Amino acid sequence: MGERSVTTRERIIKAAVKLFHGEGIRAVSVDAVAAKAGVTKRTLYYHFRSKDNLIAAYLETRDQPNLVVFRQWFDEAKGDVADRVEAIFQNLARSARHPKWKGCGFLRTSVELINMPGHPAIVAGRAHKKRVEDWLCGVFVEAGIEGPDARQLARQVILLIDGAFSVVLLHRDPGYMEAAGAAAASLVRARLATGREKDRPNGAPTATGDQDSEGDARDEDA
Amino acid sequence: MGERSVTTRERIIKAAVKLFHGEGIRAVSVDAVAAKAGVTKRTLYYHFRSKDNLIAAYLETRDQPNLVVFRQWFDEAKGDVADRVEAIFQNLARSARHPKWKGCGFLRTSVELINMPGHPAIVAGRAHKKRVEDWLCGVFVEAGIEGPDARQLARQVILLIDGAFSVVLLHRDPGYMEAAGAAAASLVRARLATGREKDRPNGAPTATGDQDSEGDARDEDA
DNA sequence: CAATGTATACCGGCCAGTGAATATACACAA
DNA sequence: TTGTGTATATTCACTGGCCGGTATACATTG
Repeated sequence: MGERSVTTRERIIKAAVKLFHGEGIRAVSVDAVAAKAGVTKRTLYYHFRSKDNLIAAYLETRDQPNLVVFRQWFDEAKGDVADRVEAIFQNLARSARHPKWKGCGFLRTSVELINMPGHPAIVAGRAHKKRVEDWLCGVFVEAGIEGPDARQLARQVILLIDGAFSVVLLHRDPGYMEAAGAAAASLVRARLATGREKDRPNGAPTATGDQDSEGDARDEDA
Repeated sequence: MGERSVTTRERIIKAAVKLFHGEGIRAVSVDAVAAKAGVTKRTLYYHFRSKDNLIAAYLETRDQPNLVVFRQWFDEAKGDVADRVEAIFQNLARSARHPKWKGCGFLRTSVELINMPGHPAIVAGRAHKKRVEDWLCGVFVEAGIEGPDARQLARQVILLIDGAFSVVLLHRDPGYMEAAGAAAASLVRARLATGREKDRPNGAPTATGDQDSEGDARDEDA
């Protein structure tokens, strides 16, 4: 594995991210990715066994950054857990206002590959969503919510996030993102309230919150 | 327009519904639809100007039935508005347990045609979702919730429904559908409670509820 | 030289859409 | 009743193009 090969491989992945995320997996040909990467198709096939392989690489690239952005948005927000969760939606709404915003690549890929349940890209999508859910679950547990309730709540917030991705993509109206945020905050507060009856009067310890925003989660695009 | 032509046209649409919904729009060729309909491709192009046209026809076919099923599930459920809304999710969960369940055709089509915002199929999808939202909004207004609050609540329930469609399709776990139902019920109850302070003690008049279930909303498939 | 990486050129197959001709059905005249 | 015209409905055969993937050869570098 020479140094130069890594560069070429990364250039191909970068092109794949832009095109696959921007136009969809089935709408983009391998030739198009190769062209955008400034590489012959044969070179692309030297670095990736198949198009499916390249698709998986594209999503694996997005996993970590997406999760980091979520954490960042949560950490830098002010207020209690409910406020911080709602802040995620507000940031998502800001991203969605960019005309090139294309929703969630994991969700969209799972739709495009609906009849290939074992496809590595689907597996990657499931893992990513689970990772976000687990992080949220941990956040809620730290806020004093019982394990099973925290899990259920995390799932409900995930449902609202992914619902917002889908609905905003359809209607192109970020207002839905804010409605989802309000719903999430309401659910978190309700859960916090039921727990508070046997716990101390204040639900969550206030976290830090200093990092700068920007990152936008709108996945590449020129 | 002879009688026979209507039959052929309907046969083509029926085949299109099965294939497009079952495998996705881009994954299914016009030849495949024609073959499934027992018709030459040229005949198909006699009845539909283009594939895009056929896609639109497929979704227009699904609009009314889907809405009717939702209403039915709501009407035949017992309990208050929150219970009835939750019943929608329970029925959806039952549908999602069928192995051939493929989520929401409108949502999936909007993903597959992401860069064609004016496409008739996208327009049909928006209209359908709005219709469901408007119906829910009316339901909430009848239950005594103020106009703007009812609208917001309807949007939040839609977000949970569409989120559940997406997430269950990804994870293949109908448990998310039930979590979404619980979230929806919780949101409805919270809204009912805030209104009840100035209204009468009981939020919703109990509706009828007599028709038989079954219908499954899992869109065709052999 | 041998391993790695890149390029040209090509393949079989599928895909959306079409041209030209034909079959069917009904309207109306002889 | 038969014949003819016209609109509808359907078929076969085809095209130009793109698509995923490959055979082969050439370059660069240790």
